[in-house]
Formats: sequence, C-alpha cells, structure tokens
Amino acid sequence: MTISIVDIARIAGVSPSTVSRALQDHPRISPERRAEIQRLAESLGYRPNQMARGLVTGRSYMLGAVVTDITDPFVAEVLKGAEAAAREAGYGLLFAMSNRDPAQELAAAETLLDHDVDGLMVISSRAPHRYADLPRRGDRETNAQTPVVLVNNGVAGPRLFSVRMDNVGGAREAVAYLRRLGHRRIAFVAGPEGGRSNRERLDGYRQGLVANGLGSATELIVQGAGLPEDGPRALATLLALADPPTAVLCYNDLAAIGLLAAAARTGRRVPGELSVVGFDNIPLSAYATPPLTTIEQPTAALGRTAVESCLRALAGGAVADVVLQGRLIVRESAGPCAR
Amino acid sequence: MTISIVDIARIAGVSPSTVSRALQDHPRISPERRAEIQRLAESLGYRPNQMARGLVTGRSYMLGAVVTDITDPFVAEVLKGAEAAAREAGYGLLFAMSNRDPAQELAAAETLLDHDVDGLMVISSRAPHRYADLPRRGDRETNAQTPVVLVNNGVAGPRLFSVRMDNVGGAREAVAYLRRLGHRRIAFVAGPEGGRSNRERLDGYRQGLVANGLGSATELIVQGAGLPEDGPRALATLLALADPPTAVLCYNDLAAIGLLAAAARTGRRVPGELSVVGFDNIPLSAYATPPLTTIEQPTAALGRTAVESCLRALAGGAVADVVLQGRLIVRESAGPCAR
DNA sequence: TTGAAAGCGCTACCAT
DNA sequence: ATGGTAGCGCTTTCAA
Repeated sequence: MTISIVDIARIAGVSPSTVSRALQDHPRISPERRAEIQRLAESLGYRPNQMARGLVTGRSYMLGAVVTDITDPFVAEVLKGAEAAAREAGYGLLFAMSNRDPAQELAAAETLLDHDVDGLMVISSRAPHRYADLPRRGDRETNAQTPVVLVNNGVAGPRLFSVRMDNVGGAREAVAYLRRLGHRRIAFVAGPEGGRSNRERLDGYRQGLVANGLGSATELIVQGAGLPEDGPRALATLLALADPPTAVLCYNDLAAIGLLAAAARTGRRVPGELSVVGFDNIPLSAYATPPLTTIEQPTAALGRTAVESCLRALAGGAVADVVLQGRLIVRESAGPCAR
Repeated sequence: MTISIVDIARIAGVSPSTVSRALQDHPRISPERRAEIQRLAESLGYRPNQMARGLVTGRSYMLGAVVTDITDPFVAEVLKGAEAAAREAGYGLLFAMSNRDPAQELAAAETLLDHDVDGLMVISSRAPHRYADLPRRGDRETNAQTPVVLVNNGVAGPRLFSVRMDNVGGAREAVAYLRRLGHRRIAFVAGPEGGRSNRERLDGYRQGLVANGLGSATELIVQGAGLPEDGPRALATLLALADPPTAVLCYNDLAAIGLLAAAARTGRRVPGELSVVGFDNIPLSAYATPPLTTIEQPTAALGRTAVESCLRALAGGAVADVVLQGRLIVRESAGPCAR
C-alpha cells in the first residue's frame, strides 16, 4: 500500500496538517518536529502525490511542449535546452508531436492542456494564429490563462509570448560572407512554403544580395522542403541554368547535407566548384563531407528561454518577446569564388 | 473562470453525477440526456480536469520516458514511436534526460514517478540493475507497482520488462556480409565501455568472425564512445597497423559517419580502399558520403512496443520480454575487397 | 434512470 | 507551534 501523509501523521502522533507543514519547510513549525517528521517520511519512502497536491494548489508543475517532429535535430536541441531548464526549476516536461500538421498540432496542444500543464511551448508552430483563442484553463486565483510561448514562429497576443532567432540577420550574414569570398551568383534553396522562418531567411537572403550590390534573380531561388531529399533536385535545377550559381545558401543543414551528397555523387567539387552554406548548425553538420559552413541556431538557448518565459509569466511577471542572434560557423563547405 | 462539472450540472438542471456519467458514456443514463449534456459541455468549452479525475481513479494517463539524450537520433526515433503509440491510447508522454549519467538517470526516473506516471520506460539505461528496488507507487486496487519497461538494455524482474533489438544477430549479419564481399581483415570500433549493446555488438562481431572462418585479433578492436569524434582516432589507429583492415564495422552510425569524414579528409577512398558499415540506420546515414551501409534498428517499433508492454502490464495482462530483429541496409559505404 | 454523499491525498485557513 | 476542517473537481458507491 502506498503511504500517505495521514499514515505518517498517525505514526508520528501528530496531525496531517503538521506533517504537510514539515514536508514543505513551512516556517510555523518547530525545527525538531520538522526534522523528526522528515526523517520518518524519508525512512518510510514517502513520495507526495502530485495530483492531490496539484488539485488544491492549481499547479501541476508540468510544462508542455508541442513539437513538429522530435526526430528533427533542431527540435531535439531546443527540447534539450527546455528540459534542462524545466528540471532545474522543478518542472516536468510533457510533449506531443504534430508531424508538421496544423490540425494535429492543435489537438496536441489541447491534449497537453488537458493534462493541466502550467505552461505551454510550441516549437515551430504551423498554426501560430490559432493560439490566441485556444481555450485555456484560467488560473484559479489570478484567473490568468495558461501562458503559451511560441518558439521560432511567434505572434503576439494575450498571454501569448514568443522566442525566436533572428533569421533575417542570419541569412544576410551568410550572403555577406559569400560575397566577401568573391561570389556574385548566389542561389537559395528554400524550405517549407508558407513557413515563417523560410520567409524570413528568404528575406534575409534578398536583403543580403541588395546590401552587397548583387541583383536578385528568381531563377536562383529553388523550392524545397527543408529535407535532405531536396538536395538532388535543387542541384540539378541550379546546374542546368545558363549562368549557374557559384554558391548556394540552403534553408537548413538537412537540405545542405542532401546537396553535398548530391554534389559528391555527380562529381561536383565542394567548395572548389560550388560553395554551400547551411542554416541551423545541427550536430552532424560538422561531420559532413566537407564540414558544413552554416549559421548557428541558438537552439538550447531558445528552449531555455522559452521555459524561462513560461515561468516568468506563471509568476505574474512581465514577459517580453525575445529575439536571439545566430552566428556564422565557418567550416569548409564554402570557399573563394573560382570564377 | 474555468468551467467544471458542477457548472454544467447547474445549467442543465441535473446532478453532477449525471453529468459525469453522460461525459464518460456510462450505460445507465438516458440517451437523450447524454446527448444534451454532451452538447452543452461542448458548447461551454468544458475540459475535464485530469488531476481531479486522476486523484479518484488512481491513474494519470501519462507514461514516463527516461532517455539518455534526446539529441541522439536513435533516442529521438524511439521516442517518436512511443509518443505515437501513447497518444493513440489516450496517454500523454512525460520525459526526462539523464545525459548518460546513472545518478541523473535514477533521479529522472523518480521525478517522473513523482509526477504519477502510470508506467515508465527507460531508453538505453545506464543503470538497469537499479530498477528492481526503485520505490514505486503501488496501484490502489491491485497494489501492483508501476510497471517499468527497459528499452534496449533490459534485465528481468518483478514488474520489470524489457524490449530490445537483437544486437548480436545484427553484428553477425554485418560481418557475414563483409565476408561475402571478400573481406578478411575486419575491424570493430567499439562504443561506450560497459554498455550492454556495445557488449552484444562486440559479441556478434566476434561470433561473426568465427562463423566465417576468420580469426579474431585484439588489435582490430578499437575503443570509442559512439560519437562522430571517434572517427579520426579510430581511423588513425587502424591504418597505423602493420596489416591494416580492409573493412570496419562501427558500434553505431554516428561513429561511422565520423570515420567517413576522417577518411575523406585524409584522402582514403570509401569503399575503394576501406569498407565501412554502421549500426542503427539513423536518418542522415542515407545522406552520408558515401551513403552508409548499416544495420537498421527497429527504432519506432521499439518505442511502440515499449508503450504496448506498459499498457498491457497496466491492464493486468501477461507481458513477455520482446526481442526485435534488425535488418541490413545495403548502401554504398561497403564494397568488394580490393586486396 | 437519477441524485446524494463519500472520499481520493493534499493544502490552507481558522482556531487554539 | 499545532490541530480541526473545508474543499480542490471528479468518480463511484448506495439509495431512491
């Protein structure tokens, strides 16, 4: 039989209230009693029932995370940062996957909310505008709704916060770097259409071209899905151009690695004949052939910051939207322009 | 204010019990009332409070997963399978990371247990023997302890189950394949020392050598950690041998990809001069240069099966330990022996 | 078929 | 400093 607070009270010859106080280091209890009861609880292997506690305090001490696909290295890294931060604060992390589908995403969010998470994070939402009027439980005292933090795809709203990276700046920096290497024909392999970060990176790419005195050309932008599978098609399309690019910026590392593999297969030397720059700096990008030059996502920081925003909102504090900077990681897939 | 079962009862002019029955499709209620109440609840945006429900039923409808590092592609895939299975069964998934540290692992398990998970899965445990006497809450009715399923590192015990892949068979198959390609000097880059799957794969490697009439040699086994970082050192060590190997089986794909990168950097052609076989079939292995031949882990199936075992144990059914087979995925990193 | 009432394990308020 | 008591939102007997 599981041992409860009443059992301890009976054995110690005190009331349940006293035991409760002893266990949560309440000030109004004598130090000896507290020590004695804590020792007893310890020796009995007592573990508090969080559901009972939660029922009265109105807190579950769980945060929820809705993710597109935990198998995506970017998502995994963000989640890793979030988990660490949550655990440090004594919170558990409940997660659910959307498989990149808006309907599944909303359903996942509701499931987590049903499990009474105290706060919700959504990583790379595919339906950011739907959270403003998602039914959320109100706090019993303050009547404030469960805070929602949109990671990497934010829109403002009541009790709706956002944490994201500066995609525009990152892409612009990548283009500037390629220009410094002498490249003038720079292509872009786009990611999932309609996605916000794709739009921003595309913007940054365009701004980068303009800022560096390079005209943009529609033919240099090819559509992809942010997957390694994009590589072969993108490469074929770009190389078939009358005036093919000497450098390619990819929406993300996954696509860039697919591109690298396709180039190797078709005997195209990188960076000799073609420079490739990725985006995200996933762990394996350092071990690609050649090692991938890329824009680093502040992944762990995104997750950690999201948790902190949740917690701050929960504590009733003011929460500002956060924009974190990425950084260019120079490796070997981009080099001087040969032409 | 959040709406509760009593609110609905008041509005509908019935008792809370009736509402409760209507909401859970209880048989002893008139169909019209049920429909009416369900409609009302729906329109009011009612969401049941799982904590209150859990407090009385003794179930949280959450499963826990302790993982080493969610950033490890293998772990992520297993978790993905588990999440899908859990969600289909109406369960949420709470997870915590151990960072490969036994102490953190046990702490994580206790945290999840404290959050009242109905069942616990531990993926790639670093302390499998500690679960037999981990204090677990007993079921209120049957008094059965919370079931624990060890994924990929199982030991039997009371309410302790295991789901794993056949590592020995997989490694043996890889060696047999390399032998068929003509290789006779086959090396092994080992993974984390003391790990069970490392031991099993090493066993399979040795058995494979024997079964194919090849003597084993200590010098052909180099220690690693199952990370891309293993690559450079392993390659250097093996190529420095008087009689270097013509093929290498790696503990996992991460190490194999590191090896591939190291080979490319030092101008070693793969598979021309050296054949490389990985283990796990992580998503990116197909996009390595060259695409990696590997033994597939039935990852999603492992996660799914783990959840099913948990649920079966929860339902009071008999649970057998499960061993799932891997499969050889032939790609391009292994070829005929040139010598 | 429905309602009343007890109680899940805990916290927090009001007494003392 | 401690105990009594109410109640969190729900399910589940037991009666009607």
